[in-house]
Amino acid sequence: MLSAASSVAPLAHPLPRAFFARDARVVARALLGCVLVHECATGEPRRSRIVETEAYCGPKDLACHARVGLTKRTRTLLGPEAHAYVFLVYGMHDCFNVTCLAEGEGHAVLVRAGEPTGGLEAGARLDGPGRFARAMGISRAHDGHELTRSPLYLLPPAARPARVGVSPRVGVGYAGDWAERRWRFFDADSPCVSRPPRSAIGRPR
DNA sequence: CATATGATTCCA
DNA sequence: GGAATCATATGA
Repeated sequence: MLSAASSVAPLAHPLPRAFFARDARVVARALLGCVLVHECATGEPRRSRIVETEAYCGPKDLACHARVGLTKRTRTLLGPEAHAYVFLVYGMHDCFNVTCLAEGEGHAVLVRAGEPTGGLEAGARLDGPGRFARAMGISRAHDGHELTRSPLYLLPPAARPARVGVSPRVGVGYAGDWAERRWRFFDADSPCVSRPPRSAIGRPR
């Protein structure tokens, strides 16, 4: 027995940087079932199984923050892949995103919901991007963190979703035709998804 | 400098 | 249905 190695629990290898070096739509789907781990300063690591994501695809995508070009806010989004892009929305909620593809592309995946799998209070709710980030202890302080290493990283899926739902993204009605793209993905059998599936696109007149 | 606006959540 | 609440982006 390797006593030296056993003093530190061997963790599964985090998802490699190459995992994120793909189009956000591919990564968004691939992230379903993956486990996000946050090794907080105190307590056991917080873990959750990702069950809902959205893809944002660069400057051409009018729903994507990259549409405004390189600013202080979009610096991480337009930076290299495999980094945490965390921003404040509506003046009160932090949203956790994963940068994708490559530096300068502005691709990212928003994590919208998860199932608690460890280190979280019983009954913790991780449905909705604001709640997810808050429950996981993620804030703008994590913006720019490389996600391939401690304290915040992703693990391969223990259980991939049996059925993947697809729908338009939430809250991006201002983006015109881009709002109709079905770039939201979720585990159709998870009770922790932030809102019920929609087969039709809501079109307020 | 002033102001409009959200990748939301909670309450009435 | 509407408020809460503020960094960012944009225009004067």
